[in-house]
Amino acid sequence: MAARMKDIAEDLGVSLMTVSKALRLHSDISEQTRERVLRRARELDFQPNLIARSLVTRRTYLVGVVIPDLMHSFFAEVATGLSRRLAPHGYQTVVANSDENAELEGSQIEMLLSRHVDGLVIASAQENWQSRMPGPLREGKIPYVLIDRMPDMAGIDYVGTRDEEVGALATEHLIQQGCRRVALIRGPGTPNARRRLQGYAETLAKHRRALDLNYVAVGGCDDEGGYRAARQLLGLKQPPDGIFCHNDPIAAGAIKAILEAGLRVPQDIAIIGAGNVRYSDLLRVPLSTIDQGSTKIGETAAEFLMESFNSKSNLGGRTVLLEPRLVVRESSRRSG
Amino acid sequence: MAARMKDIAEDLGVSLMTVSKALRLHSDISEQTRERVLRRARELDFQPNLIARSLVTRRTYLVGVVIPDLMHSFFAEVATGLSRRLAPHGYQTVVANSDENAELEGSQIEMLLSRHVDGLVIASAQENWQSRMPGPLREGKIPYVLIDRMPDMAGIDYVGTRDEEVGALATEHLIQQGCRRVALIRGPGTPNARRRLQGYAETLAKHRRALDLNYVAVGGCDDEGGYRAARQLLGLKQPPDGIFCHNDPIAAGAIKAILEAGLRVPQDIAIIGAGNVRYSDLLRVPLSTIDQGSTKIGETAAEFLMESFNSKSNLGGRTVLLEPRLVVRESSRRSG
DNA sequence: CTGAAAGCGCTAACAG
DNA sequence: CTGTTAGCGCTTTCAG
Repeated sequence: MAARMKDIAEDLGVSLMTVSKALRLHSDISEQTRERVLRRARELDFQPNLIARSLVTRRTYLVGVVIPDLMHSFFAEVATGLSRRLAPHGYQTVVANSDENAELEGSQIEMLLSRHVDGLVIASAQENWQSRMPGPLREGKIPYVLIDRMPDMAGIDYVGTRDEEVGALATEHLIQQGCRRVALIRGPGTPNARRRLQGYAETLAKHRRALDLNYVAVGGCDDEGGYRAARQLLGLKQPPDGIFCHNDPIAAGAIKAILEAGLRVPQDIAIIGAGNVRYSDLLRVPLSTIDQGSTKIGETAAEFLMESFNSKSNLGGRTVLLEPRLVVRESSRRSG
Repeated sequence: MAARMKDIAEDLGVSLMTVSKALRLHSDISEQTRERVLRRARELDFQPNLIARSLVTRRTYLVGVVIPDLMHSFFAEVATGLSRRLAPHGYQTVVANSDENAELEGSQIEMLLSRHVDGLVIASAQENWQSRMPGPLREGKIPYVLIDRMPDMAGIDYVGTRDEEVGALATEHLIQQGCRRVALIRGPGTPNARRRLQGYAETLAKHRRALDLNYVAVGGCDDEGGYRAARQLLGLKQPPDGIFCHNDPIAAGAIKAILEAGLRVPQDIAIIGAGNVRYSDLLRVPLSTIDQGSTKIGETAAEFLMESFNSKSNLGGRTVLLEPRLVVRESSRRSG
């Protein structure tokens, strides 16, 4: 069996407490004793049992991360940002996949709570977070941060993107590029998808253009959906000459459909996505996109959590909305 | 505070043990008592404290996953396969990013061991696993499976791809497509990169072609590296007319360099990658690739671990080498 | 079928 | 500076 503090204590003829303190570099231990303890610990390749420690300190140095799909690079980037900020402080992350399934999400969260993680980061698959929220979270027993999917209630920590602005930036850009009929391939029914739609609509209005629902197609979450939605738009008597896609995978699928139809991107139809996914630059046509700072979202969530850990009072209700940034590549560049 | 078993016991006027057994559905509890306990537990929204349980059962239902880069979709896919297989059995995964850094990898593993995870899955960034392997792993105290990067020693569980075959399939394909000068952009210094090189070399030999080291460039791990390596190859007096790239990101970077140089893919230079990453089909030029069954790798590793958990004896030394599969897309299709 | 005793490995609080 | 006492919340073992 692995060495315990007790073993070190017996070997050295000191008490268990002395060992415990020496190992944690408490000040009230003589230089000499500390040395002896540390040396013996090294010899035995001693590692403290974090489970036992957690049981008494009530800190696990574990953060639960609940996301719908690790394979969607947006979430992989968030998770990376998160653990990059957390790791230097000794935290590790338990990553749970909810598969976009509200029920599974719930049970994963319960298990994480059973494990007494110090905090949670959740991209919820719930349609309305309010009703399904597990008790301990509702009661503010444990700090948690929602990301990406914005909660429909106040008082909750949230990190995401200014989604109206995402829609507005993209739409404005397409109009500036001379597009006459700007379409939208919208994502799932989540609140933040709705907000992008809103930014799209407002920008059209600003330019005194009518919002034509024929130009709003539903695209699901991935390239498959984007492909189908684009084909649908291409079937209109007056197909669009610019499309804002809810995310980059959707945009990639749309481009595929357009090229297959014998049209050119951006000359016939300009395309812009959102997310600035890692390989957007290498796609069929280098993809213009709206950068959401996905890594930054993870980093910010990490900071929120660590602030909560170090503050006894409940800081709930902090919100950071990252400012989206237009990234112009070939798929939408018509001028110059 | 959250409810404890003790609370339930007191409320019901039974002993703590009765509660413990009832909750775990032990058979030696009367139907009636069990009902009472379960009901009260539900009322109090009781969740067992897994930390306390772990301390005594010595099982955490936690699996450590150590990978170099979550943002590389190959690893995201492995992680997904892993947790998909593990979750139904009540396991969760602690994911640690090693950032391709051997030292960080080591400390993350130590921490996972301190947490007493039940097992580990590691894509090691160590040049030679043998020497740096943490003690408890060396002594077989805890089950672990290496993935992707093959260990240079026997007796270790490993799940990966038949890497010689990856190299051979790709090279053979390029030759079949009529390439005269087949180059290789190799990955990092890991054993499996070496093995792909070997498959490449053997296939050249089989066709009585000389192995010209000018045609072997070093590409790092990502698209940046692929871009640079390709530019280097393009600088040769006799540039290659076919390139096998160690992975898809590298291939994507190489394609970028080639197109920028005013050459065509595949007409001037045919390209094939490896990994069959999710969006390979949507790249600049749809990318031919060698599928490594990344999700399957995760699933298999999960099964290895669970077998180990359920068997007292050490099963070490199991190896699964998945058979790679050629996926031909446009980037290498010259005939027909 | 039920419960009392003992302890997992560690730390907080306080006494010497 | 060092050690003693008393748990953390649960399970294992064994006696009633």
